[in-house]
Amino acid sequence: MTVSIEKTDTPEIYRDLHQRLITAGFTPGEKLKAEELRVTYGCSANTIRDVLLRLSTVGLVSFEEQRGFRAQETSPEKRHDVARFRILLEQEGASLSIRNGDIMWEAQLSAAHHKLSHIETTIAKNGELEAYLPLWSAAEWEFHDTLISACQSPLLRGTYRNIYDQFRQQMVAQERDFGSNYFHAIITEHQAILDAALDRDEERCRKAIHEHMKRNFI
Amino acid sequence: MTVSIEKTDTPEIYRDLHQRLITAGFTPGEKLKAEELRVTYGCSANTIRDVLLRLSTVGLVSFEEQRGFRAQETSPEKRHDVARFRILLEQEGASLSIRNGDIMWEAQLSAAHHKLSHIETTIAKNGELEAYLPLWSAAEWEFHDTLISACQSPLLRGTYRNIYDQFRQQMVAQERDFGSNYFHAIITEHQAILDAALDRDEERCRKAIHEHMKRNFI
DNA sequence: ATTCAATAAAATTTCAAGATTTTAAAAAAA
DNA sequence: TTTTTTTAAAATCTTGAAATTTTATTGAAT
Repeated sequence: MTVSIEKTDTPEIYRDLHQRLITAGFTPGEKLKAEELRVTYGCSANTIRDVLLRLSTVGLVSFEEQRGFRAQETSPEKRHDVARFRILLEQEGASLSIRNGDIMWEAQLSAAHHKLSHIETTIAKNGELEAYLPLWSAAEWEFHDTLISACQSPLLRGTYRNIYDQFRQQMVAQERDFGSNYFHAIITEHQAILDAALDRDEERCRKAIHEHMKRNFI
Repeated sequence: MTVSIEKTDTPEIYRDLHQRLITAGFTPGEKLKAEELRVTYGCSANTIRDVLLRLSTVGLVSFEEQRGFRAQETSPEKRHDVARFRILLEQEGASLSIRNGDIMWEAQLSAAHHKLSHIETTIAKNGELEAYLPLWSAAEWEFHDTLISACQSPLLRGTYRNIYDQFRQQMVAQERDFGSNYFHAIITEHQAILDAALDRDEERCRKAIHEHMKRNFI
């Protein structure tokens, strides 16, 4: 399923490959051949190499010297690791935000949740997942990122971004339910996180975050 | 101070630049010109680009599209951030290791500490820092890495590795004491971490880790 | 039949030069 | 003098091809 694309430059190639990697656009462990991708994107092999090197630094692509690049492998162990680490970072980020966040943070979090909740309710009702998936993806990210946005640690926030993407990559690979049951469940979970955060209750927020992610432990 | 080096291949160039970056081999924020380094290492500009891209993914080099590479900038804020994040990761890794580690872990940690302690005592006595620095660097890393090695989370351990390196980079840039006072202090601190870990006392270990790093908050 | 070695094919990595973009310097205008 | 525009220099990025390494295939030997 190699779709040919017209003259894209490096940042676009990066974005496109990034997107494909976190939406099951490649089979986990699939070899990413520079020559093949070169044709797809209409650029030189070196440009592809450039992009793949960057994607390997954020963990979406695995790289071995002289053996090229592969879409990151998935495994129960990896999913477990990614889920646990994401919980750790999000709990810590949320705690710090609860301590440091001002009214603006509350407002932004509220707004992000409102958007997310609206989309999730629509999906839960109508079930047209396909159509809403890109919208939902963006909104889900925005909510979680806003939650930790007042932590005052660029490193924590940046690391969380990488782990969140790896989480997505691992989880979409192992397709599960994703029916309307799933969306009903996460609506409640997101609400619990929001409530605890706005109540400035660190412990409850940590628990809510754990609840939200525990289905990914297997 | 550009020293010409004979025909080094990529992994070696990576190691060498990595080493220089975490030992104040470049002024923070200094431009890393591909052409200059190309001459130094006797390779093509593309090989240098390759290496710098990888170093930027681990945070030692900053990279801006079309504007090239720079040795990571330093600032009190960055140091603070890196120190806090390192504490978080090491505390969490140590806690998990205390819970999961077996006898082998205890033995390895003991051994790592023994080596480190021997080197630090020597430096505290003789004061010949220069001669022992590479030895001490390796031993310090081995101790801290072993401490978290039983955490059973490759992601946590890998992230810690990056942050530890960034910590080094930030701290050596801001040269402080490093006299025999300093080494007397950290001997005690490392001992406290070891004791708490072997006693399987998570809380005490967390405190000891915090104590060890708090001088870097400013 | 299975293992090992030799060969061929494919893929990755390196190279050097050309194209593009950014940065610095000089000249012109306000 | 300060700001803006123009020009020149420098650096980055891309390209296509050569060199190296890995992987797959074939044939020989145990």
